[in-house]
Amino acid sequence: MNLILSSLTDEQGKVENFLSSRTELYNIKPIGIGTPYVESLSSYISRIAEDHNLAVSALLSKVIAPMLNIDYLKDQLSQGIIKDTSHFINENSPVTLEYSNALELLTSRDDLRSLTMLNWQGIFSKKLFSRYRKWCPICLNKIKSNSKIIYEPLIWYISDIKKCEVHEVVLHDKCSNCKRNLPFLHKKLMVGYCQYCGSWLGDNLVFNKKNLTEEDTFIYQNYKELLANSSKQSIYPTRVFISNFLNRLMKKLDIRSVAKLANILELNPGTVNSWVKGRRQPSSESLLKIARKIGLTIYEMIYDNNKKLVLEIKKDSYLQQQKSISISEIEDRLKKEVNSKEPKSLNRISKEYGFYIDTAKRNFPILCEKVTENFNSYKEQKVKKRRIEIEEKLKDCLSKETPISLNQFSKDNGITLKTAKTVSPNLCKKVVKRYEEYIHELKRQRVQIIKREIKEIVNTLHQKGIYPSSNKVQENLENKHLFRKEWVKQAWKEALESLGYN
DNA sequence: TTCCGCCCAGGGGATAATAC
DNA sequence: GTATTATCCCCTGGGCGGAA
Repeated sequence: MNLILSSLTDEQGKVENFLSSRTELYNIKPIGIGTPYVESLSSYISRIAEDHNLAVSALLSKVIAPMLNIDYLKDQLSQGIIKDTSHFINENSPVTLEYSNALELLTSRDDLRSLTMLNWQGIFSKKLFSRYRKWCPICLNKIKSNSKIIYEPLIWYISDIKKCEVHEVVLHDKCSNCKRNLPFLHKKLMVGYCQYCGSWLGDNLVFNKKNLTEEDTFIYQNYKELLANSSKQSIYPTRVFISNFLNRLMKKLDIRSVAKLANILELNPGTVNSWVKGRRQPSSESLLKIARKIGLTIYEMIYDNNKKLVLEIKKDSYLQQQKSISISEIEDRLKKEVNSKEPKSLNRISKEYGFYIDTAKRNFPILCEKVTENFNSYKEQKVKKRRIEIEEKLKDCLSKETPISLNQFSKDNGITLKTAKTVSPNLCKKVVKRYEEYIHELKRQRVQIIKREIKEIVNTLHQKGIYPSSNKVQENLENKHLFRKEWVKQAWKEALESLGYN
């Protein structure tokens, strides 16, 4: 008996052990791991939801949210608030880490961070990704026609990637049907489709074809290498990488000063210095510039220490010019620049002609002062001109028939909100106020239409001999959820009262 | 859900001060 | 004479709370 009991207990233990080791979600394999066209985490989430017959909203709020550790994220997601953090999902932020950790636990996979840029967080500062989904319609159609699993690769979402490498068309970022930008996460997210109107994203057959330039190809090469190798390394670069790399580079090339390095890289000395000392991180754009200049890719900069550098140092570079200019030549240059229609700063002139500011100031103090004075006044005029330009655009916006928000003005004209507000706070306030009034008016008109509609429905039902109950009226309304609003209930009551109902 | 206002962080460039 | 660094300014973009 004891033996039977013990064997039963053992069996039960095995079952419990089996049950406890099961994962909540199927272990679905991400597409393209180890290749440049690896799937994005948001695309994976969409596919996971579909395979489990779950809405993305339910997957996020009921399954993923409880696994998160960041409180505000957990709270927001449980309440169904997705948009606030959705643009971080595929990049290299703490939010990305939270999502990938949660999904790794839920699926029992250990490779989901490769669907994001988490492994390369040491070399990239922020702003690596676009804010919305981007896609190549031709690629999507090809995947669909070949009956392959539809997915959206991570590489499409990188800001520096503007075109499709295969079809050389500009990547789309707006649904061709509803004209909306599509955030990475949404309660109705579905790869290949618009989350708002449900349109197939390969439908737009108007393509903006632009051949890939040499620079585009280089950018592609860099990101493709990083994405393909994202899951293959055991060590990844940290925040000190760029500082260490530049110091190694200086040693290798026997460059003794940061200024010389900056000159070779054709970058600002102060900026390069801040990277060398580890005070700042270069942007992805600057990183690509450095890589291009020294003839390596970013991946080679990190992992291939012995690769030969192909440096193209311009023969007419600033340092080589410096030794040749005489005092009289400095005077000539300064005199020429004093009368220039486009004044330059003394700093720029000294760099262009290859002399030191101190030398010029010591020998020609009055000329130098005049140069600086001209430059400052030129700068002021330029700022003034820009101000007038922005003010004109704001006035133009105010004169248009349909008011737009200040945000829309900023997007349409490529002027940041801050700049617009600094230049003309009053005009900006007018734009905001006008738009507010416009929205109020639209709302007022909408309310009138709905009230009229309710009255008509009540009358029609009454004439047919049917009691116009709230349910009956709701059935006939276009928007079935309107009765949640107090003023709609009131309008219905008034309509009833006018017909003699109590 | 969208927009707005405010605050903050960080990158990049120009320049003056300082160090060697 | 030359190189480095501190500081300022400009710009962009994210975070957050509030209002509609």
